[in-house]
This record gives sequence, structure tokens and C-alpha cells, in this order.
Amino acid sequence: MNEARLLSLLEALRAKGRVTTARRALLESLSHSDRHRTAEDLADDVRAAFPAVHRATIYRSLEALTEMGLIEHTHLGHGPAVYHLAEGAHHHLVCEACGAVIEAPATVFEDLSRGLRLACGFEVTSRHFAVMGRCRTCAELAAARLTAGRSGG
Amino acid sequence: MNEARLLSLLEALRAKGRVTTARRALLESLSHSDRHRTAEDLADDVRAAFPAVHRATIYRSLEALTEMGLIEHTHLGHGPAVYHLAEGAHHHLVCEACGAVIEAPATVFEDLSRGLRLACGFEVTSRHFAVMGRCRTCAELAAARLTAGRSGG
DNA sequence: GTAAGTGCAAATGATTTGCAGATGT
DNA sequence: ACATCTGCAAATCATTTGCACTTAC
Repeated sequence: MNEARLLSLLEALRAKGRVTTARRALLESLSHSDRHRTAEDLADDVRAAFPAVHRATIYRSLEALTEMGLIEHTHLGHGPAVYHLAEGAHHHLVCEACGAVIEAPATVFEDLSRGLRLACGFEVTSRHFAVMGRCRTCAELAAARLTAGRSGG
Repeated sequence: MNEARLLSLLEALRAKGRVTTARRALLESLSHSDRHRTAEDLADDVRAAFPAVHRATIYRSLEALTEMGLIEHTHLGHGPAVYHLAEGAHHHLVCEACGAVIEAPATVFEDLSRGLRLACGFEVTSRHFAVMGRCRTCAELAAARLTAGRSGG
């Protein structure tokens, strides 16, 4: 979805390590969708174009790209880790009712960071973390159900 | 560390399900230390007293106690999930330098919850989540190192 | 040419599951 | 008595590792 970004990522990759099929394909896959993808998703994606790429290589490449600062990952609740390009801080609101993953407004988390620094000297470094809860739709649904239950006895 | 709490937990357990050796031992272990324990830690602990209790039973019991609302768990970064008694909201600040797990002041997270509700209608339900960063000590150390590096050329 | 990267298969760590038998209420 | 729990072993899911071979630079 962003050819220019992909090119600059490849440039950064070349500056910090070797450009290989697996790494190029991973960056391409990650820059073509702004979803949060699991290693398995990415493996499928890469293998569609290059069937020879092994799952282990996916994991090793993801680790390498992470060390180079090109990508990042988060642990959303139980399942596998999700990866995405390192494009500045953003945080995940995970709806436990419908599974939606919402990008949270940055400002709210800036306040959190400032609050923690003031309160206990803790410096937040993770630029990605997940908060579980209910999205607006599911929250309203739950509220409606409660009301119905109350009137129904 | 809190016999009264343990008794009330067992009472709550009896009200919602069966009181078994594994469940009792788990609650006892969890109420005797306020650490965050992995399932494996707890298994060791329980098996010290009751060697016959199987690992699978630990997981099933933890799941059951969670459904009853008596305990909760969080995923701290990579490793296994950590469990603790459900004693009101508290959040984890994990220092990625020294591994310390700090209990965060509740107020900061109340602000976060309110902010998310106002900004996008998201209702935070998880009463436990982890934020990665650097504790005061490690943050100061890192700052000092930066300063030293600058003067050192 | 050479170190870095890869394929493969097998190991690991955490957690889950099917089923037959034991146990709490 | 009867559903609920448990023990066991094996399955599963996500990820890692050792080693010989290949490739990017």
C-alpha cells in the first residue's frame, strides 16, 4: 500500500544487514497491509511467492528485522505475537467480545507515560501494548442486555 | 500471609463449585505470597504438598478459578502467563533491563480508562495488564551512561 | 572468499484435550 | 448417585536450535 515506504525500508535494511529473499518478502508483506500479522500469517504470505522459505527463517528474519528497528511486535492476550512495521507509537485496544483490534489515540497513552514517570519514575519504552476490553458496539450491546434483563425480571 | 482471606476464598469457591485438593492448594499458595506466579511455579508448589496433582489439573483448576472470578492472570511479554488472586485492579510495570515487576498506582490507569471511554467509547475490562519500560533505577543508570558516553567522545 | 543467512528436522516450552477412573456434595 | 474433577499420556501450538549448505556483498 506504500511503495515509497517499502523502498526506504529496504534501504534501511541494506544499511544494517543483508537483503535476502525472506527479509524482502517480509517487509513487502508488512508494508502492503496495515493489519497486525502473526508469524504464521506472514509465513503463508511469504511462501505464496517463495515456497522454499522455511518457517524457521521467518522467525529468524523477524527477529533480525526487530533488532534492526524496522519492525515491532506485541503480545495480544493469549495467541501468538503480532508483527508490524515500526512506524511510531500506537497501541491496541482488543475487544474481548468481537475480537476487533482498534488503534488507540496516542494522546491517552502519552498521559499514561507522563503519569507513570511522575508517580514512580518509570519510563515507558514499549511503543506497543494491548489493553483488553469492549469496543463501543459490544459495550453498548452489553449495556442493553443488562437493561433488558432488569425489566424482564 | 492472610488466613482470613484464604478462608473467604474457600467459601467463595464452595459457593461456585467444588472444593478439591488442587483448587484448595492453589488458593493457599496464591494467598501465601503476593508474587506473580506462573502455572509451573504453582505446580511445583502444589506438588510439594500433594505430589499426585498433575500439571494438567493445575491448568484446568486455574481456568476454573478464573471463571469463578477468584483469580486472574496476565501475559507479561514473552514468557508464560502469571497468576494472582483477583484483589481489585492493579497493573504491572515490567522493567526490561532488570526484570523487576512493579505494581503501578491505580489512579494512573483510571485516567487511562476514562480517557479511552471518552475518546472512542472503549470500555477497559482487563484489570491487569503489563507495560514494558525501565524502572527508576535502570532509567537513571541509562541516563548516566548516555552522559558518560557524551563526555567520553 | 567469507561471514551471514537459510533449509530442514528435531527439540523446546506452554498449554490443551480425550478418556477412563476417582471424588465432592 | 451423579455430575464434576482428576490423572495420565499424547496432542497441539508457537517458537527455537544445531548443523550442513547457500548466498549476498
